[in-house]
Amino acid sequence: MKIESLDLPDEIKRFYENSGILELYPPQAEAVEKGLLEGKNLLAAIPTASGKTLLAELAMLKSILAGGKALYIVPLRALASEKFRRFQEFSELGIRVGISTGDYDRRDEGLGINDIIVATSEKTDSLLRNETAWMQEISVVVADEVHLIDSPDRGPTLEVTLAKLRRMNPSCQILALSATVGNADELAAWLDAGLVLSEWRPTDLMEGVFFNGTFYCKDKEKPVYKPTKDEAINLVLDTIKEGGQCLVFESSRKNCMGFAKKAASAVKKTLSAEDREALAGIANEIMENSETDVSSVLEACVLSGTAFHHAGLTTPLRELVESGFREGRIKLISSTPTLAAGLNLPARRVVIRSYRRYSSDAGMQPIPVLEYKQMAGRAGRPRLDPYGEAVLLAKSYEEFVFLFEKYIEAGAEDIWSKLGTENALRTHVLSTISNGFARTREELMDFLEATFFAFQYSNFGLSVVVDECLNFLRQEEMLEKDSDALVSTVFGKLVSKLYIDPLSAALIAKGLREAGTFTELTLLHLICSTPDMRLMYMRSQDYQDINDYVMAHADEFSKVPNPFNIAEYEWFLSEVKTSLLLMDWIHEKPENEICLKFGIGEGDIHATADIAEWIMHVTAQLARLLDLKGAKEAAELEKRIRYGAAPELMDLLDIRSVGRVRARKLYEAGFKSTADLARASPEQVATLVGPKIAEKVFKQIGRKETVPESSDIESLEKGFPERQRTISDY
DNA sequence: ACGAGAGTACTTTAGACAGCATGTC
DNA sequence: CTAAAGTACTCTCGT
Repeated sequence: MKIESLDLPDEIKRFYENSGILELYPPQAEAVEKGLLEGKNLLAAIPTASGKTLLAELAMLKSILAGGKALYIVPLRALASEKFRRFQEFSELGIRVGISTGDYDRRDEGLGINDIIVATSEKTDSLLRNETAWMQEISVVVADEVHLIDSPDRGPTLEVTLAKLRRMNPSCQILALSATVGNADELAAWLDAGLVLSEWRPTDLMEGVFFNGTFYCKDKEKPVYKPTKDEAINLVLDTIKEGGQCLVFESSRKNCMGFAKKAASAVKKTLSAEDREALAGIANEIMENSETDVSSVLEACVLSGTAFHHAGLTTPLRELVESGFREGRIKLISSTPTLAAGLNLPARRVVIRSYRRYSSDAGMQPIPVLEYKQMAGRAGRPRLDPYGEAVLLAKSYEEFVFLFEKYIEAGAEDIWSKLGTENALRTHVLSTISNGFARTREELMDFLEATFFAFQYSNFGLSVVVDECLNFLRQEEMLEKDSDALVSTVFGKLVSKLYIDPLSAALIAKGLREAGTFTELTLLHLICSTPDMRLMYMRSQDYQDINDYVMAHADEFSKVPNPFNIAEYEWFLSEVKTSLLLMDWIHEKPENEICLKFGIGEGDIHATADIAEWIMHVTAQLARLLDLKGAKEAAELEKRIRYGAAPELMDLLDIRSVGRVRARKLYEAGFKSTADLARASPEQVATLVGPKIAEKVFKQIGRKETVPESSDIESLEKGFPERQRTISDY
């Protein structure tokens, strides 16, 4: 099917023809035949890189030029910015694109002027909770990676959000994009969608198992070049020899770094002079971005043409690795599953060195077929590689047979809704009521009828859990107690709006109510005891230290559990360990020191601080609303966590381009406040932070604006009742 | 006396969304 | 129902 023959305005056809796209891929053509351009709902369950994005674009553009608005929902921030950048190319068609994620965001109402909005599923949920007006104008919703409905922690949000969008806007077209799953037909039926099911790929994929020096595929086998005694390294060298690049998946960070190091010397020998020069440039940038032990290891690897990639790396470092690979300079990336689900980063050959992954309740388990397919699907760069190869490694004949049967010949698992637990449902019950989507239990059940859970299990299964949620929310005073109707309290509305788990909010309120005096530690531990926080693992060497610390600071914790209750005490120690990480951070311990002490990467510090900052913000807001002690302390800690700095630097940190390090330098030199700086000589300041920064500093302290107090509570009290919509409005 | 190699005990184990208001070194 | 791989350390044996 030709682009020219599609029912689209000429300008769109010309846009694609100019970029060299003249003809649709077979699955794309099938989607068009099934009503993609006529506003029909569709589920496309097709492999990565077989043109899902184009499908979405055609549907969105068609609808927008007819006066509509498109929402593109993704699971990852990184994916949101990738799509955002791509869709910005439509600006020549006069189409405006916006992005909304937790970290990168424009004002929500202002977002509404855009024709396409890219958002994460949680952000979409949050926009719905805040009753963002433009959401009613949406005419197409694209749900990318919709198989994530199966995920226990994030799937429920996705399905509830889709159900709400459809309820609010029944005429809206849904285009769901999914990896191949066992029950795609069931998912399609839930969405009232046509199904496009295909295994077609633009580049051939040879999947197979490597055993005894030979790569066995379904219908062929080939021997592999054998210069070293490590089979995985041989597979890498074999690929490089044929002019390709290699992606190796590992199941732990340690192994992932280990393999990149191990392969380095052999890969280095294959590099051209030109490669070496480019790699030296990348290595340089790495060192400019980070000065930890891990980044030095990465630098050494990159100089040899290898790299590793995992969530312990900061975003800039990850991006350097990704772009070095895309440019063909880095020949091998050894990665944890970070790269499997995320960005589009294809390679000639993918080697899955470890198909098992640890889970705390069942030990090492084979990964699901769906995850294997995501990794294998990275093999083969369209237009650059003649074919792609996905290789599993077997150590014995039994394993060889097992791998072949499980991953190559069998299909992917079915996906199952995970909405049916109190933990998953609690927050969505509250937000549904708080928004006016449901005013009675009947309306609530009626709404939940539209979820994938109800579709799969019938919503009878939800009834008991819903009552548990309602009881909890009433008991915690997030819902009015003595009303048969479902009415959220001001507290409940704030909890819903701040996007925190109601259980976290209840724990925070209780902690603030019961605490006598607050130290930094009290508040940090309070937020770490919340289910929204992500905790550090305890290593065997940690027990002694953390335990001693608990003994020394026992009076600063709201409650220390009995050490004989092993499970509970163990959990408590993890909370304390995480609190101590945050303590070091807000006391300006250097990043590398924190990494070594806690056995984590720089990326983990920032991720932990990011969540902590959010929950501390929530704590301050809740304390203010409920008139509890600690509001001021929490607000100060929120800011300290944002910058990772001690309290005496707070004034200096209001200056832009002054962070924890520069502020400390200025402070130690005697400039303890903006007022001190106003009296300082420019030369003095320039020697401390450099002339450019000094200039910026002086520009600002002349006209320093104070930030107005946040207005969450006021807007709730004033603005909400009359703005509140009910289900009958839709 | 020293070192290679086998055997053993111990340790560790992926990823990542959200609020708010704008720029770290 | 319920793990495995890497590593650090120890022991043994041969030179």
